[in-house]
Amino acid sequence: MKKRPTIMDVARHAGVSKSTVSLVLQNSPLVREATRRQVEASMAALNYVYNRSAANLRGVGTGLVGLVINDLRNPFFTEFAASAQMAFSRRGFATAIANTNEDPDIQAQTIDSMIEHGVSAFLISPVYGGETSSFDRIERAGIPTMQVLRMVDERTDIFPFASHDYATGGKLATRHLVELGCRNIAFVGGLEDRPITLERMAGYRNVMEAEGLRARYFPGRPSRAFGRETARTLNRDHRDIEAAVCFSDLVAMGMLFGFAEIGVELGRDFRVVGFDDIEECSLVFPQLSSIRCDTTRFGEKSAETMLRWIEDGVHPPAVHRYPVELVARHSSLGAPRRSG
Amino acid sequence: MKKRPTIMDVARHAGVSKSTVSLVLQNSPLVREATRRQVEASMAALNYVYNRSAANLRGVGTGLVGLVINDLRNPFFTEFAASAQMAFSRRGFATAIANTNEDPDIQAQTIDSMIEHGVSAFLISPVYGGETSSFDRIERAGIPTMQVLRMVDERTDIFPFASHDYATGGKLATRHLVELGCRNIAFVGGLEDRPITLERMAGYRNVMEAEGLRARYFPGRPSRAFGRETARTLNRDHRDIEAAVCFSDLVAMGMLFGFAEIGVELGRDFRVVGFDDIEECSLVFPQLSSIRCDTTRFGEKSAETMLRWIEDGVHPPAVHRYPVELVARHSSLGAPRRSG
DNA sequence: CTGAAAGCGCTTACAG
DNA sequence: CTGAAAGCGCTTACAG
Repeated sequence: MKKRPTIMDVARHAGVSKSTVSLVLQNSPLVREATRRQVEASMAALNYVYNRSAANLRGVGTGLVGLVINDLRNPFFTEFAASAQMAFSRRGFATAIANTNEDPDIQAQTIDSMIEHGVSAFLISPVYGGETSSFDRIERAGIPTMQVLRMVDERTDIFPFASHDYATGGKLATRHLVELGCRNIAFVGGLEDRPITLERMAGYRNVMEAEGLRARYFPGRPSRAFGRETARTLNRDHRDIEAAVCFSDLVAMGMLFGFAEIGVELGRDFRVVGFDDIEECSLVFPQLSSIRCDTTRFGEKSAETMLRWIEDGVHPPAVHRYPVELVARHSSLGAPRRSG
Repeated sequence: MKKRPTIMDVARHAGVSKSTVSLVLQNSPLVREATRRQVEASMAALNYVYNRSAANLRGVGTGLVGLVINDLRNPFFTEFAASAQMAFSRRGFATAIANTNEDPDIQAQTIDSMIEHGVSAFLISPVYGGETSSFDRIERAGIPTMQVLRMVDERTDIFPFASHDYATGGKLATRHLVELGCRNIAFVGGLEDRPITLERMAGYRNVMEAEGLRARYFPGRPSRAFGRETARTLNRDHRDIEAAVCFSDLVAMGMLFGFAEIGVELGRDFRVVGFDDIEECSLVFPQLSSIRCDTTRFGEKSAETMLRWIEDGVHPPAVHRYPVELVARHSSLGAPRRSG
């Protein structure tokens, strides 16, 4: 394998100095159009590949943003990552997505590695439970960084935080069930004491309290498996409960199938509202009511906010919450009668 | 923001030469233990951050592998990417995941960018329909690269291909349905003439032909929406069809819910076998029979194969197919009676 | 084990 | 517009 050509090779081939080649690379207006074309032809002829490491060494930004995600297997986060990346890509920024798999050590390792690789910015949906030493290192490296969806470092002046307005979401879901006549409403799923759980549950608690109703919380992992298990538990031990606000759609999906297995039909025998409104909600039967957190838009907006920060120096607000809305479907309203 | 410290700063602080610091960085055995500890203490004290761009410029590998994925929103590919990344991470390799979103232009841009960033290797699940010029550029850059799950460049001697044994999967699914007494079996989903569709359908066609049965193909996008639509079509226009082998679990899920909406119960009124065996299969009702392609294992094995290539020079076989198996569940066998 | 020196491929003033 | 020169932070022989 022969060495990759350098700007010197291109310069020789094009009959110009290497400064000129560099200028062409920077899209500088100083270069005459004919010269530029000549240089570009030479680059093509020699299969020239720009060496970013060299440029980087001279202090040029890498144009690489690190997207650090706590659980890429969860469709909610996948959607966030995918839409943020598309937005960056449209603006010519490359994105490196990394999954930390809820492991603080992997997150620390990932962040360190990205710092070494010289990322220009970070967008992080962090894991809970790690120390914030990674954030300290980011701060010292002076890399613009936003926390999204989860806040683990309190210094939002340095690491601005953006998320959805989960408290309002919990309120909308609960009020909806109350308006449908439910009195015994549970909140199902979400690990105890996690900020997200507290936020999503806050709206639920407020409405229940205001209505003089008893709040009942079934904590658990935000998984399909837990939802399924809880459907059985409720059916066996808590027959009085008639509806549930779920921590997430995954939990609600689990309940949907858990109930289906024992012949309980959602929307008729039990009402459920999920949270996140992932695509699947309108593709299951019965269709799942949910709190829409427009994650596609959230991903795009987060990327744009980040770009304004690193390109135009516009520092994002310390905390920003995107609005949510209730999407009522069959799992709470009741399904249309079957036609088959 | 003051400049980041360099090895010179560390050397001064530790009272050694910069060569020594570099040696410590390389974990060289040439450095005395006491010296090493001294240097490490200085690095900690100064918040030294290794500059990979500088090292890279000197010809050291980046230890970065590019994972280029055609559709990260599809749980099947997400699982592949996540498990491959974990495997690389365990061996100290950083991974940059990128989603090309089935867009040839984005794929080309992504690959070029990763080449510039100096990735040490590529693992690519490519998009269909782009030219292979990106692969040409990879070849010229001399970067070890594997195609996984989809083969778009025929030069498997240069770009080894690994996937699952889909043909056998199609065979197992079809034979299973035949053994359950089905005669009119359709193949649902998969875009026409795509290699994957052809492979998955090949086993189906073989069995149907051997049994003297008529093969019937309903092509379409591998999505839940298409599955749901097809359930309706079959119920309306093809009452004689009694079972389906689906191109993917997403299609099968769509059929499951489409049928549920019109009161057709899977496993009783109609039998379905999906493909991929994503986690959801055992969490829906009725549980979905599927062809298990152990994607977690596939991701890990692919990463390991790649590592053996770049670290030990072991070139992977041109084509490798991992075995699949049938997992029979309620959607083909019939559900147990409801207990509720 | 350690120090001095060259060089990786690029960018950036600075003269012309 | 273009050329010559310095330097980014590291690694790598090469002497000591």
